[in-house]
Formats: sequence, C-alpha cells, structure tokens
Amino acid sequence: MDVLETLRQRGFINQLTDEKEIENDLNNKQISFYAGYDGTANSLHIGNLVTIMALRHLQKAGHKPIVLVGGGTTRIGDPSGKTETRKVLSESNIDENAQAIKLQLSKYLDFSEGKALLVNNADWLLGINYISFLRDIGTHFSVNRMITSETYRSRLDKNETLSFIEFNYQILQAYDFYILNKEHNCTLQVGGSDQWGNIVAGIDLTRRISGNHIYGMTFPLVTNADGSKMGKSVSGAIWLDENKVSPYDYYQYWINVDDRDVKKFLLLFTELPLDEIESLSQLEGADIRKAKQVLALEATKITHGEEKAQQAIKQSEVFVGNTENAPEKMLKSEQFTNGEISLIDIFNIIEFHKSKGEARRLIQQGGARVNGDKIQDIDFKVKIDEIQKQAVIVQSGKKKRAKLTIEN
RNA sequence: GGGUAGGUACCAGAGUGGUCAAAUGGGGUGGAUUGUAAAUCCGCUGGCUUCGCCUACGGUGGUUCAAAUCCACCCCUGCCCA
Repeated sequence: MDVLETLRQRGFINQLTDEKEIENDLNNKQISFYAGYDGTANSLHIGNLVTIMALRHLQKAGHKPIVLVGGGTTRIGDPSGKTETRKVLSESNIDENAQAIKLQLSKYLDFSEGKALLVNNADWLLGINYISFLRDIGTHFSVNRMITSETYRSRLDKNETLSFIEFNYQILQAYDFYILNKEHNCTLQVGGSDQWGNIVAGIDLTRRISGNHIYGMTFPLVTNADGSKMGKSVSGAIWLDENKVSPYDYYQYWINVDDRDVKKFLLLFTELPLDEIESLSQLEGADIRKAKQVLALEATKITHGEEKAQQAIKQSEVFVGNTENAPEKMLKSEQFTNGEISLIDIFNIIEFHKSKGEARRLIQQGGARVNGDKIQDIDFKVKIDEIQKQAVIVQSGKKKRAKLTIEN
C-alpha cells in the first residue's frame, strides 16, 4: 500500500495541495520533505506527536525528512493563537534547544547516513538585509491576498491586534520553504493544519521565483473527545523528554484517555496494523481498558523504548494492589523532624500538590491514603524507620500513588 | 498624534470607599457512583507557622481611620479619527 493511503487510513491527512501529484511523487520517487519546529523549548510534547508520527511513516516509505528548527523565526513567534509577547531567547539558548530537539527526534527518525537532515533557519535568516529582502522577496507578496488568508483574516475579523512583525512571519516561513527547495530539493512541506497558510505561501513564493512546483500536506489538530486540546495533564504539558515527564507518567497519560479517543489514538500514535486496531476497537465496556493498555504500551514504546515501557506497566500495577514496583518518590533524611514528617509535607515535597493548603484540603476531604488506609487527620505523620522497614505507599486522589524512599 | 472605552484570581466576567481573598460561569480538583472511561450528584478551589497573619484587583505615588473602588502621573490594549 502506498504511504499516502496509509496516512489517509490512519487519519493523518487534513489537506493536500495537489493530491494526485503528491501521491505520484511519493510512490515513484524519493523526495525530501520538511517540517518545522520552533525552538522555544528544549523538548517537544504530545502536541508535536502527530507530525512526528507522520514523518516516521514517510521516512519508512523511503523519503527523506528535513527537520527545520526555527532558530531565526523563534525570535519572532508564530502569531497563531497568541496574545502574549514571546519571551526573548538568547541565541545560544535557541541553539541548545535545537540540539535537544534533534536528539529527541532521533528516537523517532533515522538520522544516520544522511537519511534525515536537521537544519536551522537562523543560518539563512539572520544575515538578511532588509532592503534587498524587500526587493527580492517582498515583491512577490500581495498584502491584499495575505489578509484574506485564514490565518490573518480571523485575527483581523476578531479585531485582535496583529503586529507587523507577526505579519511577516508567514513571509519568513515561505522563504524557508523556498530555500530548502533550492538547497535541498525539498518538494513537500508538512505540518499541522494551522500551518496551511504558511505552507501555501511558500509554495507560491517558490513558483514565482524559480518556477518550481512544490507541495504541501497538513495534519489535523488532534483534540480529545471532550473538545479540549490534547496533551495536557495535571502538571502541564506532556513532554516527550523523560526527565520532564517520566515514562510512568507518560504511560498513565495514555491509559487514561477517553474511551471515545482510543481508536483515533491507536491509529495516529501507534504503528499497529490496521486490522489489529480494528479488532481492539470492537471491545466494549470494561474491556476497552485492554485496548487502552495496548495504546499506552505502544505509545510509550515508541517514545521511551521497550524496556521503559515495560517498567511503566509494572509500576502501574500499584493500581491493582501490587506495590512491589510502585513508582518511587524520594525524601531526604534531613526533611524529617525527630524521625517523622507530616503527610502534608510529603505531598508537598513529592509534588503531588502545589501548596500545603491544597494538600491539607485533600486530606480533609478524604482523598488521602497511606498504605490503603484513609487518612483524614491533617497532622498525620510518617516515621522514617517505617519507610525504611517496609513499603509505604502514599495516595492522593485516585490517580496519584507513589512509594516513598529515603535518599541516603 | 487626537478622541474614547478598558486593564480584576488559571480563563471569561461581576464588583465602583468599609460587610471583598472579591459574585457567577468555565476549567481544575476531592468524594459518591464506576472500568485508572464517560455522564450525573455533592464538596473544594491565593499563600502560610490557619480561631490569626500575609500577599493580591496594570505600575508608581497620594487622599482617607479604611481603597479593587477616589485623585495624579505612567505603562499596556481595543475602538473611532489622522
């Protein structure tokens, strides 16, 4: 089966500029294609995963991904949905982020032997001369047309400010596509559906300057069944970096998805064959959990590897009463007073709660348990030798459980 | 640059001298129910050394016994005009 058909069946395709030509190219030659990431953070998160998975499918089909990190454009910021001004990141900071992102992507893509490429648009954007850029590039853009594009029109219609610098973002991204076409013969840009306008602008610019016909493909913005944007948890974004979100928490995120999302997520975020996904989707009632276990395992495997995924499963057994492999949270001996420490402090230290007030409330409302016993005494204390002697499991609400350990 | 309307907690949005840590809704969160799901119901939702104290209503000063609320200046945003 051809890649495009695979992508279609798995729910990746939102829009295509030239369906027939793209399909033809993908099936008959090796192409270079690119996707861009901004360099504002040193890790990608679940929101980037749709694109990453699509890149994987395309690379497996023999095409060459070019990953662009926006070292130049990050200095401006994509206007889509933003009201606040971006914080200014230093050049070295952005470069560090670019390296971190490359490292992260190398888990999903094969960068060996030139099978994939990482570029940074700072390399060609920072040296631009304003006047010559206006003359050579600006001349190809019609403001009349730009303001009718979805990206800007919605912003203008809602009477939201659109600064000039943001207005230029599209031009710069279009220029990126032109450069990559020129330097690396890149003929396809892919991205989230919010990138459509930027992608089309790049296609137009390239045609006007060099006459090359290049293409674009976008992926849907994935939302949860309840309509919210996916990828948020109690503690914020679900990062792909295991130092920010542990494999256990990552696994837990997937196993807790809404029933209605299971099939969609299996298609997008695992590489299981379609018929297997189809049969998992037939499960009903409590059995849906089996499908979620598969989803969580597969998704965690892709991001963190088989070993850590298996470990996450073992740790998750804490929810069925097996405390042996429970996820551990560390306390330091100096945090104890006279050999004991209050439950409120524990919750605070292991970051189950942002403040002591929140932890206190939780306890008062009957949401706290220690070794399975409900604790409602806000002065409840745990002794250090108890923790050393046997497993002490603390639980906050239904979803947060951990085994305490002492750091020596 | 001129005119005008505004800037309130995670978001939206009331409040226009004390009874305001600030209505209401959303979100989040705890409990019941359950399948580590959804829906529903009930509770909680600034911090702390918690019968009290501290910090908060764009910023800085001021008036007052007392300010989110009044005054001055400043910063920012929308709209109209240039």
